[in-house]
Amino acid sequence: MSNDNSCLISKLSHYVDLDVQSRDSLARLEAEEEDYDRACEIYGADMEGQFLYVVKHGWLYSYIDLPDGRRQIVKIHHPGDIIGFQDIAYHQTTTAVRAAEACVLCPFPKKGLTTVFSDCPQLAALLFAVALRDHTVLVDTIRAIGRMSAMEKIAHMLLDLQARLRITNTSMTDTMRLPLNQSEIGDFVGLTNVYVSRTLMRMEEMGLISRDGINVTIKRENDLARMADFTDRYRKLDTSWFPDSES
Amino acid sequence: MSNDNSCLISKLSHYVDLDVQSRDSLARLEAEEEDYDRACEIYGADMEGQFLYVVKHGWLYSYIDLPDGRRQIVKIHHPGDIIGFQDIAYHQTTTAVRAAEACVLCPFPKKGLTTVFSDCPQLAALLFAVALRDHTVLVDTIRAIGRMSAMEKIAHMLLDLQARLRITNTSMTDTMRLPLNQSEIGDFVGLTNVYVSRTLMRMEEMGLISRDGINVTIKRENDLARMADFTDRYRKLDTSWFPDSES
DNA sequence: CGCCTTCTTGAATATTATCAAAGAACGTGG
DNA sequence: CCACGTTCTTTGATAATATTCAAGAAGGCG
Repeated sequence: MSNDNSCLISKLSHYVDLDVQSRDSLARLEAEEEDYDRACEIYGADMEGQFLYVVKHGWLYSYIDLPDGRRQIVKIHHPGDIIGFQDIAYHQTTTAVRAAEACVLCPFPKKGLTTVFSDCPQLAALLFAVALRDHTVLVDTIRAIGRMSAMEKIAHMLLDLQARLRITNTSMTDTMRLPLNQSEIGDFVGLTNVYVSRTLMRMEEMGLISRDGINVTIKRENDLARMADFTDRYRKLDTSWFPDSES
Repeated sequence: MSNDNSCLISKLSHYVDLDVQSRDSLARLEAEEEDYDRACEIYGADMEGQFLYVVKHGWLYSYIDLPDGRRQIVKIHHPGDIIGFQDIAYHQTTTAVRAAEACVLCPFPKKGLTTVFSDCPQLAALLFAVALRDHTVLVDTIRAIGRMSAMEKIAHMLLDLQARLRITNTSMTDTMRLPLNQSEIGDFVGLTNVYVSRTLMRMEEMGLISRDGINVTIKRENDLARMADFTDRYRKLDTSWFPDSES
């Protein structure tokens, strides 16, 4: 089983050197592959969720609808992410997941994690730490949505996405592909698509960013970081409390 | 060591019957006690956080400031909660914590968790599950803050607090003590203190709630739940994947 | 009783949403 | 490779929601 090209493994390896057993356990999760079209709903909310998914290609997002049609996007999933991990403490899914573009997923049963937890304490600790990291990221998002202006919210979102992509792609430039339309951006930061458009225009006029089709360039990262009071939560984790890994 | 009166143990026992070893491990975390005054800052953000705290009495909250003084309250802590748990994956604290009223805390060093993780797999799994539960609660909060009107946000907050208090206090009435001023409520749901006041008045006129000093009565819970599309995330967790606990 | 904090209320303002329509981009099939 | 339909983005005008500033009322505490 070759696991050299697994984004999941390379993403997790950013934090600790995984032992062979851990790498094998992870590779097993990526045994199956499935293709999904853009805008396809992978699963809905409040479903019996027996499956998790490793993202192989493409972006997706988790969201929750309100009864009247309003929608909140909660997390954007990139290659190497595990979708559904947050829901393992519940019998049913708490969010729905949709493909932001055509993508490839590796589904695996919820039970597949049991062996990880029992056989690979180091990996279990890492997955735990990543879950806590995602919690902190969510806290930063709450702060942005609850207390920031439209432009600050969008600045925060762009910097957050960039920081995440930098984990696996260390040679990243200041330009990234952003396969989300403005309604989706709005649903993520709590604005309407119209106001997202106006705000992006304004940011472009101010020279903070530039856009070219699906690509966004962050031109004045420091200024954006200052206005969003941004902290990179992805780069480093405290792994000192992990079991038996001195690496 | 008697652990009959520990709110931490009774709160966690709501989900699984803890074995003796787990109960002892938890009791050890509550060995020390410290008193704090109202409005006292327990710790700040970005501090070296070697200590966690079990709440023994009183309410507190975690928050983050923005550089210009705006503030977002992220979580309200009740007796039986563990403060600082979310930060163990980082070297520094990611939020600050303040006492909403006079309170009693049991501080213990971050390392105190290591023995829990290594000696009590069942308890480790439960703490993990509770962390995931809190993640889901945060997702619901994001949805409320990002996509709901002022009244819906406040409805959501009240129902969330009530659901949490019901875990330990099963005989709870529809009235609860709410030791938060309107600025704090506003900082929690993303509104100004002024608009919180207006909205609470309106909710009272509509007969949704009533207030008497520090106490709030939820008079039309079903209507509030419908407007906030509320789901109780506290009552039940999926514990089937826990190690060796058939209880 | 008096001080301090919190809550309420009013008026003016700012920000964002809504509605509507036109323009741009994009993919598909001929 | 072009025409067409569709989706996405931009722009304008108007409306709703929440904020800000300010001042007075209520309540708790020494």
